[in-house]
Amino acid sequence: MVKVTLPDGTSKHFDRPVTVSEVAQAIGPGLAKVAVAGKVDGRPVDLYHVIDQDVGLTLITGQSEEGLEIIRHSTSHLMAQAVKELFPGAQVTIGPAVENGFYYDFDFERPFTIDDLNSIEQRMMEIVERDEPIARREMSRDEALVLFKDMGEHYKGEIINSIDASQTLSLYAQGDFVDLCRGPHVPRTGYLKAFKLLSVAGAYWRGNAANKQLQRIYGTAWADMKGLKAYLHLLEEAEKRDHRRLGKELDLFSLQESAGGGLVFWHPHGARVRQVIEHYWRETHIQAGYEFLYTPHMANLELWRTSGHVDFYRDSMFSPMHVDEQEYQIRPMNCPFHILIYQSRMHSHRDFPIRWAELGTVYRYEMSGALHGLFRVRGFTQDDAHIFCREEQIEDEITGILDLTLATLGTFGFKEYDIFLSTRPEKSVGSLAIWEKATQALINAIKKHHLDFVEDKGGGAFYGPKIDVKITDCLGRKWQCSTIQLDFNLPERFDITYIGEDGAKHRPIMIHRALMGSLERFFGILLEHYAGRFPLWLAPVQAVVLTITDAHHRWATVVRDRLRAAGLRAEVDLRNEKIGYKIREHTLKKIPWLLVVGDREQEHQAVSPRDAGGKDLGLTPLDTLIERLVLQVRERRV
RNA sequence: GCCGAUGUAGCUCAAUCAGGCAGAGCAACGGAUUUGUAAUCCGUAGGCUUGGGGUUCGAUUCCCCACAUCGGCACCA
Repeated sequence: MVKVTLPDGTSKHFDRPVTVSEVAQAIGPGLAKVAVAGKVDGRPVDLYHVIDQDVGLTLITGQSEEGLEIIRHSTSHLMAQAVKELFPGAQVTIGPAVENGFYYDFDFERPFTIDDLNSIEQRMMEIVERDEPIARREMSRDEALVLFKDMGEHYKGEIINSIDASQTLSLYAQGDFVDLCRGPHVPRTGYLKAFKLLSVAGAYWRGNAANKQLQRIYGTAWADMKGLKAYLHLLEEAEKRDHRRLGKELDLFSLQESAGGGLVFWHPHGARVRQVIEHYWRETHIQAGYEFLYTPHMANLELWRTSGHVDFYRDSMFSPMHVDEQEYQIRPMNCPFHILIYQSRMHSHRDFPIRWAELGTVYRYEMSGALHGLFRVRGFTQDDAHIFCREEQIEDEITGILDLTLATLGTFGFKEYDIFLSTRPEKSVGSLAIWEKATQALINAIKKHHLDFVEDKGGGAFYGPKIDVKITDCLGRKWQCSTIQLDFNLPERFDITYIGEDGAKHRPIMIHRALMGSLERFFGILLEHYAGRFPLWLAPVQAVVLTITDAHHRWATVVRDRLRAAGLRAEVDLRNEKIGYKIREHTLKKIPWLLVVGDREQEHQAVSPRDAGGKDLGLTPLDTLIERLVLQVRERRV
């Protein structure tokens, strides 16, 4: 007698050992049809798994994340089988499920081409047609080693040798294809219905650049065609809101081949958005008690020796340049400069906290393959600040920074955060006591905001603990922008001090922090988040006045001037074109407000506004509209 | 940096496979049209085919190098 308890608390009784699949069948044929695997007492198993004692069982279907992961993993095996059938010389390595899909790495004598991808996909479908069973088999290490060696699969042997000896090895076979795998898998290839191969790329064996580069094929897989289609649609949507594409379409910025990679050119409209962001930044920082600095973009290399960057940051710095008999370094960071200003005079404990902010442009050497639009560049501007304070002030300062961070991110429309706290790594500077005290201060500050956080134990930099804040954009993607970093190292290296109440010299605490991180990157994130449709307060052009005929030029120009006088960014389109043409053009440019002006409007000192949603609001007095827009801008409505 | 792909007019793309005067749409410019909520018509101009080298009678096309971009990997205090 076998008793199987289901998640809802009910149980099924069988008078003989049963497979997971049979239990599913007993619950209902509908469930049996969609189940891809099961979980016996929390352990994932195949549908073929035999239950011979009392257990708890959960059936996994393609509807759940777990089920999808199994489908994706099985699809990666399906792909490997297809590759082996088509290219017997290819060696298989690893092929896991990843977010939204899977990949499999192969060692093959030549790179796979797009045509190969097509034929592999074709062959995958054939194997699905064959509906081959996928069978699990357990095996001893030695047997498995011999088996894979005979098959010429050397990477598998390497994997087996790296697996803990106490573990039983399981193999999955479908047709002639055998793979070392923990499983579980769907029971037959016929279960895999919705997949598509997406791309091929090089990837290092075991993720190590010193190892051989393999051929990685990426694909996506879903429980059904509906899921696949929805995902492919999402990919298209993401492509449409790609900031590189929008940057060009909306004429916001460019990267210039003749200037070199990773260097950003802000065009007038992009620059306007940036100015609005910077203006907001200045305003909030004044309110938060910051003062502003401007410092140079380069300095004597000796400074970077003192700071230690030459030792531990060299790989990210551009080569120094020779000036007179000296070497100069373009700056990868702003902090040493702020320290120099600190050092320019004596400081008392009464000066603290000192909060110095700078929109500091820095240049970092990024490897050519790492460059990516505005997200990864070689020159960028940080909304940087450094706080000098005493130990007792850390908690208040961090609290204040978190206030400012959340207010800033929220204003730009990001309301979902993930907070990470990184603590002391093995190799670190500063006393254990200060680390402990500071870390606790960070935790307290986070708790004051009633926020959850993930602790990355030992994940901090050697010179201090830190808090990172990740935001989630409207496509659910996460971006790290804000970082608050304590530094016990630089004050030491530069030997900066303050005079305490006791009249003696003490070492101040230094906090680095950036809220948006890099303005370039943040702008790119905003652009994708809003798909180029900036909220009114950020939009480079907030309204365009459109005339019906030449007869309305005068009133249209007055309207534009009145809008401008009210502080709005307005343009006028006097071209001799049909109104539909003008509407289309400015709609494509994602202008939030289009103000149509014809006889009626001119007569009534009015406009006919069309909002960002394409809605025609009808004849509206100009004053009413201006009031409305000004309010929206003032509130920074998103 | 590594693997692969790509680079043609301001933009989006043809022509490249198989070497033989480089094309289209949009944008720009000129003209006509004076128009009411997502494209009015006609015309004109626009190119060192990313840069450098090579093969060839002849190179956008084939080969080599560089640069940039794209997809990944690695990197990313």
